Amino acid sequence: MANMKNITITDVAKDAGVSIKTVSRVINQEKEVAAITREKVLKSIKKLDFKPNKDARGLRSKKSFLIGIVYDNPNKYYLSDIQSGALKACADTNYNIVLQECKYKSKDINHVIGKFISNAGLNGIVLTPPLSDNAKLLDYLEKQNIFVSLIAPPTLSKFELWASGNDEEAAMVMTNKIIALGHKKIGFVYGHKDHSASHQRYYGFHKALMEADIAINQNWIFKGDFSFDSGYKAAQSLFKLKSKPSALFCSNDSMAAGVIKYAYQNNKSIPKDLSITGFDDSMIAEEIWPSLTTVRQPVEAMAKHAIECIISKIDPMSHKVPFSKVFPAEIIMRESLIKKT
Amino acid sequence: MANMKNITITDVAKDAGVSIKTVSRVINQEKEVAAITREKVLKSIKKLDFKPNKDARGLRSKKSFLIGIVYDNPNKYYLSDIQSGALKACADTNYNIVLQECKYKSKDINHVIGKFISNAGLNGIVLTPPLSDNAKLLDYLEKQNIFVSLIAPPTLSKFELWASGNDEEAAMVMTNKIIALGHKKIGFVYGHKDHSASHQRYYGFHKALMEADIAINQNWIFKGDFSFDSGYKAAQSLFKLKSKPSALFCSNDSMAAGVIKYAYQNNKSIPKDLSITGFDDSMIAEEIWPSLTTVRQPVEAMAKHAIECIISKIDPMSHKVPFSKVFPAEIIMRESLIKKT
DNA sequence: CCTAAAAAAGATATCGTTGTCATTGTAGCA
DNA sequence: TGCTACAATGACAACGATATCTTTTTTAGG
Repeated sequence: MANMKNITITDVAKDAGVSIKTVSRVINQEKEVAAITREKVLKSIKKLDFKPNKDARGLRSKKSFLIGIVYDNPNKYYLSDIQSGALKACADTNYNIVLQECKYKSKDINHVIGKFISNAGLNGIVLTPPLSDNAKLLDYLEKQNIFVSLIAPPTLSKFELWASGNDEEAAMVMTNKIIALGHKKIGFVYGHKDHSASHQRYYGFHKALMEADIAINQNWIFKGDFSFDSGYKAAQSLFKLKSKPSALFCSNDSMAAGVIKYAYQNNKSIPKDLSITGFDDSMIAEEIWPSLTTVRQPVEAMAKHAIECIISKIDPMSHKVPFSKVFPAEIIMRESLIKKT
Repeated sequence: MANMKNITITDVAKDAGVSIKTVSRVINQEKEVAAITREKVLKSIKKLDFKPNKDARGLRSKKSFLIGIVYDNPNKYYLSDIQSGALKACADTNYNIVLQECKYKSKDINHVIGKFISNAGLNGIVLTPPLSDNAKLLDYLEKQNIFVSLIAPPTLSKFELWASGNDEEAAMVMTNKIIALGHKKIGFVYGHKDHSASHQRYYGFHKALMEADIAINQNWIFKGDFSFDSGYKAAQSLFKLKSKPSALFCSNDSMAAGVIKYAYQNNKSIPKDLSITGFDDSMIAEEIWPSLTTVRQPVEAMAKHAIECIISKIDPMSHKVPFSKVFPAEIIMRESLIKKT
């Protein structure tokens, strides 16, 4: 690590023979600068390799150009997609992404997030599910001096910035596909009960069955929590039943993988003995055998939007973006769902 | 978003009836403050809900408390583990993690990273592979005013802060396990040739075979690039051969999954027809069937260390940590590797 | 009880920008 | 030419902390 004198706006001003304010105007792209002056200044900036001091800027202008993302114990693929979208939104801007992990059940969650905000000096914050659904936290943030954007917000939210999928709709469409393939005995593996998406997925499933006049068999509704293990356990229960479903809607891909593993270990054949669908289109959906028929939410695009609408709020000059947006899901047909034999 | 007046150190000083410098001393835990004064100040801080302004602090003290992590298109599990370790290192400190993605092949990589550093005002930066192996970038960073810590550094590195696994050693141990199970015909799927870890894994494999007096069959060495697809393609070639290996060392788990998928699709039985080993112990290793025998590197611990040694450099008062550290790998035995039949 | 040294607390300069307001320069027009 | 706008530029304060240096208070030792 080299140690060198910092080049400041004053050095640039001297070199270019203008006042510091003019240099400031150039780096902030204010328009009231003569073209020729701008050139001179830009040349000096380049020559001296001047980089504005972020802290001085932030101190005076109150803009930190930092946006936080808070998450709790997410699916790793999900998190990765979120980040990827967030970083895309920041590319070619001066904004940067700061991370924080936070257990959504923790008692002092407000304190943790409050400290995060002030410690990092955030101007905006994005909450991912299930944190975006935590009423206590949302109440707290509303009173803070920060822009909040929610990914998958609760149905009735006071916040204006958010990006949402449509889990119920997607689950319904998926279920209809299953029905269309001739299945009448259809099971369901529930997601974590604290995530509102879990319930929405179930509503969609339920609604599709109702509309098709298929009764729901409570023995085929299995508890789960989005984990691989909970899928494995669901399969354990399922294969013990005398009367089994011919298709199983799993509320995410990890649980579907768990079901498949149990099936193999017990000499069942997937999808011949049991068709399976997942949800999320995570990486494993394609890598596992049979590959999973699943629902893809444009998570990356959602995260990108969540960030973009914050930037657009902070910086009124920037490209305008609608405050909230619903992102339609897509069904990905693969090998794990076949016609009822 | 509420808009409220900011509480400053001056407000606290007034409330507590002391000078601003004394307040500063308290928040910085300097020791020359009488216990009774400290109490008074802390009370006022709490009462007013004062939070020090990060930018003002940074401007004066040159400390931003921000550490960047740069990565290129990593395995998503890997990235997630890295982050998780980094965040653990930051918990209970004032440091925060800022993210940046960056193609390691990009021409203007130095410029991109330089902008990242100054834009975010970083005090430290962690490079993950393969960026930690990019000579041009390393040369550039050496001249910058920032602490650099490398995860999986090149063998001869001028940097003093790093955390490294031992790929060669691990690959050797893994190969010995394969040999110990009676396999003599052992294939290898190479990783991306631009990653030094790929070569180290091969050296380890090679060395183990040499020591066991087993000749290497070049037909059984397959090109790969760490992607699922490249594993799939390797399997395509492998199963076309007249003389096939009985075990296959894959340089990572994704490629192993690709091999398995191809095998299933073509009615081969894994591990009966072909034993397989992976590398990384990513999430899929456990979720796939058969689950993968693989090598686990303590990635999270490595990332934690990489951050900790930066903090320890920036802040000489903090808990001391060795500058560099090698983290031993662990072989995880699962179902995909069995005795030669 | 006095003094020297050390501990505690304070006054003020300073970090590098941007905001505010004042000043200068220039073009257009009667 | 002289005047008005308005564009271009500049001088200087301000942001909210920490650093440096000074002053005051406390402690210890004789």
